[in-house]
Amino acid sequence: MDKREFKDIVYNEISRISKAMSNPNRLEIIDFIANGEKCVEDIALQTGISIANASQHLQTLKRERLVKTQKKGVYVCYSLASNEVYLVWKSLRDLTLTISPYIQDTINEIREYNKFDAPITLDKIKERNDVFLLDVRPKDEYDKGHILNALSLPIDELNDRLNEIPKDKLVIAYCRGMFCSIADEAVKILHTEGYNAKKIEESVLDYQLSENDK
Amino acid sequence: MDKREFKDIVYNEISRISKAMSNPNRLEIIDFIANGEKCVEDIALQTGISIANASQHLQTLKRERLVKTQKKGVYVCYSLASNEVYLVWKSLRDLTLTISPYIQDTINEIREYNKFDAPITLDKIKERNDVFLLDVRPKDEYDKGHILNALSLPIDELNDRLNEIPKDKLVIAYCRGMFCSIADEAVKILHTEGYNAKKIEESVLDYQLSENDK
DNA sequence: CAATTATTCAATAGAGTTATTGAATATGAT
DNA sequence: ATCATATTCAATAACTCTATTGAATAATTG
Repeated sequence: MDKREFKDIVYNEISRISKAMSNPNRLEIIDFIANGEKCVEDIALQTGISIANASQHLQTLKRERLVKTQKKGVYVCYSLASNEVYLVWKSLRDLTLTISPYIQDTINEIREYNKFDAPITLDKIKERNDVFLLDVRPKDEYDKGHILNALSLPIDELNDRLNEIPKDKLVIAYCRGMFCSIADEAVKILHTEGYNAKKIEESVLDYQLSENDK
Repeated sequence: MDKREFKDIVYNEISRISKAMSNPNRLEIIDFIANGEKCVEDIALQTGISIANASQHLQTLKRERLVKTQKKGVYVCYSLASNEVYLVWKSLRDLTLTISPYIQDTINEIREYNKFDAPITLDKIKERNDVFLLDVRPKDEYDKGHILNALSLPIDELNDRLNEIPKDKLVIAYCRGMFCSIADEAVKILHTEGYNAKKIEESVLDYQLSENDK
């Protein structure tokens, strides 16, 4: 095997992985199942595509070993094959946020339209002990992994369980990450109830991976 | 703009960047110009594709803002737009190395065939003071950035400048990274000349980015 | 200004990607 | 076993990507 053959194989193999990640639906699937394993129908519902189409995208991800499956009765549950998959997604996301004016404009537009506060970052609240962390995702996602000391309070139960939230603290809500709107909704509810509330944009995996670096 | 519209824009925008990086030739171009700006012809020669084809790939990268250009007389020099671009490439490369058996087999095969020693890592030689670091890339790439304390000794000049290398140290050669063979050739020459030599697989940007994290 | 060289543009054919449709398969419940 | 449900498979049409070709443009040299 000469140099050229070797390089052809190597760059081709890496591009296969990149191709598997270069479709908007598949990126959304990766971002979604990073919160815990999901069955095909859930994934189809979340991303707004047909089940057959979701299945097809999942096959593509599986063929390239980016996701793994676990059969649970009649359901097939898909989850990320490893944290490295999320790391690629994260670096891609962060790069796009810095180089695409269109994505920046879109995010600013939606923030202004909804009159959202600028989100706070996890780093800034770490040393403070006057904050109360809220995981507003569904309970099963919390169980698969959550930020240290966060309370699981799924958005659907928020109105009924407000008594669990201290009025004298800064309430910090988080959800599936920066493109998920659940924490925004939670903050909206909390504001109308008189709480001092903000969201962070980090997902659980963003948090766990930054903890790993230390 | 509703949630779905927002997500469609965001994931679509990120997939555009991913698409721009999901072609073997373009990945090789990114890996290559990470060592310093290069003109279209150099890039075509390095990757073994036609000039028109290289130009077309470079347009694609430029359209997505992954590379920047600088006109130098009749030449157009392309370089990476930012280190974040390299970070995506690096995470993609590292992921593929862990999940693709084919790429692992290919690398092992070429190592066995050439009877290469297992490469040493930069971390392991950092504290040692009995090593002598050699940058065997062309001089202009060394000038654009190199590993601290390395001597620039382009592979073409190696045979004529052996007197600059101390016989009593472990000689460590590096080149453009793990898919580049220049350091392998250098080690081969050094072995026949009686030196104790090894290569490291890190590129200059791998080194600089790992230094940044500290 | 004409010639030379580096790069880009435009058109195109062949290959690959994607959403849709409806059928096929597989699991668990009745 | 039969039925309902979850998932996958297969075929397809519309669309996109890529390498090639040769022409066009732009900067430099004689």
